[in-house]
Amino acid sequence: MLEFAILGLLQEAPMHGYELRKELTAKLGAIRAAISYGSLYPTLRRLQAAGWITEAAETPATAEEVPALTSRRGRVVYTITAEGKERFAQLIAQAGPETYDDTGFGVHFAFFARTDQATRLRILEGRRRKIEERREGLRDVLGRAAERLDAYTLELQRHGLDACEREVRWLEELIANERSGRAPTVPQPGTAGGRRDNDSPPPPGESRKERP
Amino acid sequence: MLEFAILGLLQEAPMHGYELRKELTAKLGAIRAAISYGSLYPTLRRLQAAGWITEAAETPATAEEVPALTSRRGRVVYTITAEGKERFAQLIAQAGPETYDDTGFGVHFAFFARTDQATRLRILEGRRRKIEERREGLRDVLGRAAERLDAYTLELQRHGLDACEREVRWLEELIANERSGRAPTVPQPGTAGGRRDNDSPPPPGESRKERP
DNA sequence: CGTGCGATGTATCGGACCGATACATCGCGG
DNA sequence: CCGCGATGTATCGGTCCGATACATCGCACG
Repeated sequence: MLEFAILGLLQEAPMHGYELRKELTAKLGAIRAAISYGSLYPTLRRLQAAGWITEAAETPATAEEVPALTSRRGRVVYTITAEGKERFAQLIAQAGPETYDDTGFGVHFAFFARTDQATRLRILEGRRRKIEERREGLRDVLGRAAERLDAYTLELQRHGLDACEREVRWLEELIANERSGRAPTVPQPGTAGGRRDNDSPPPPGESRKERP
Repeated sequence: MLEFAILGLLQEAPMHGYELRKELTAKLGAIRAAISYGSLYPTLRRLQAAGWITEAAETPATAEEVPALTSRRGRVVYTITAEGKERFAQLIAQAGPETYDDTGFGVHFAFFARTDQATRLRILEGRRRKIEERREGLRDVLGRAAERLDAYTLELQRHGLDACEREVRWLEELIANERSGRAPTVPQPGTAGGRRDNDSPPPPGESRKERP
């Protein structure tokens, strides 16, 4: 999962570890708390060993002046390679059942702008099925086994069930939207129409400007 | 976390691994998918080594008859010890910040029937604070950094933000309920009053009948 | 003027947990 | 009688987390 996210992020721009973590946290804030360095650095090492990324000690801009002295432990900037981009594409194409658990789905969804429409649809539907199954499981427990459970546990299940139903509805809207052609944004029930037109449709491929 | 859950469950009745996993899955279904045996068995081993539980090969009821022959790989039944119960109580009392992340909170909540009211309140409030922080983070990203993110990522954040707001409200109700004395159940907006009286108030201590 | 503290930055280690896999028994329907 | 799905115990490799360590930089406060 981390591998996927890193490969995805580095396609926007080369970065060093700290920055990578911050971007990751911003992009996946809805999904998971914050990536630990205890995962990040080993993974970077792994990716580099595999040839998906390259590591380069930072050159001080116009270089040469201020040579050593305090030997400046420079930041290490990581850049994705051509093989890395290939790998990322391959990871998207595979998109198996692991992709449908909470974290896996979230991470993949966060990179939907780099995912083709057919795969987006496949992932959304896989996720929906998975959540529907969880929902059924919860309904069963709340129905059949209710008297075996204490009130707190039941309340927990109810809350979980509610979240499932809500997510299924969300996914339905996203799927409908996806099928109808464009725009990821779910129409907000409160806002009538709202201005929308020249903004959203991001047909696959590259998404954001590179260097400011 | 697993340690806590096992200790909690075994207080209801002795069980063998398979059963334990099923009960765990039922009780925590709203929180996490299903405990892996790859975690369960090593943890059981650990708990036994620490003396929190004891392990006993199943005795075939009236014993003795049908001695060996096919040597029957018996089920291993685990029973909690006095030290184990102490340990569980201690884990509840500690209830630190780790208790407020998604999984940690869920597991603790599932055993609220065995938790004293003061601790319940403390955990609920800690959780609320944590979710509020996450919510603020998401609002920030959706406000300040919105133009840097693609439409899918934004939609993900919106959905996450929504879930946060919803959970905060849920927690508010639980906290209010808790303060007002009794009954974990959040009053359902649809159902007026509903019958409720002699059923809910589970003042701490033991909760369910033991052997049917 | 220094000094301490919070942000930036890289890195490791032990431990928790997962997913795949292996293997054995039991009861039931075809 | 044979297979197959449920029951049941167990291990192995790998991912990821939390705590910890350490170094540099800029700035606010005494």
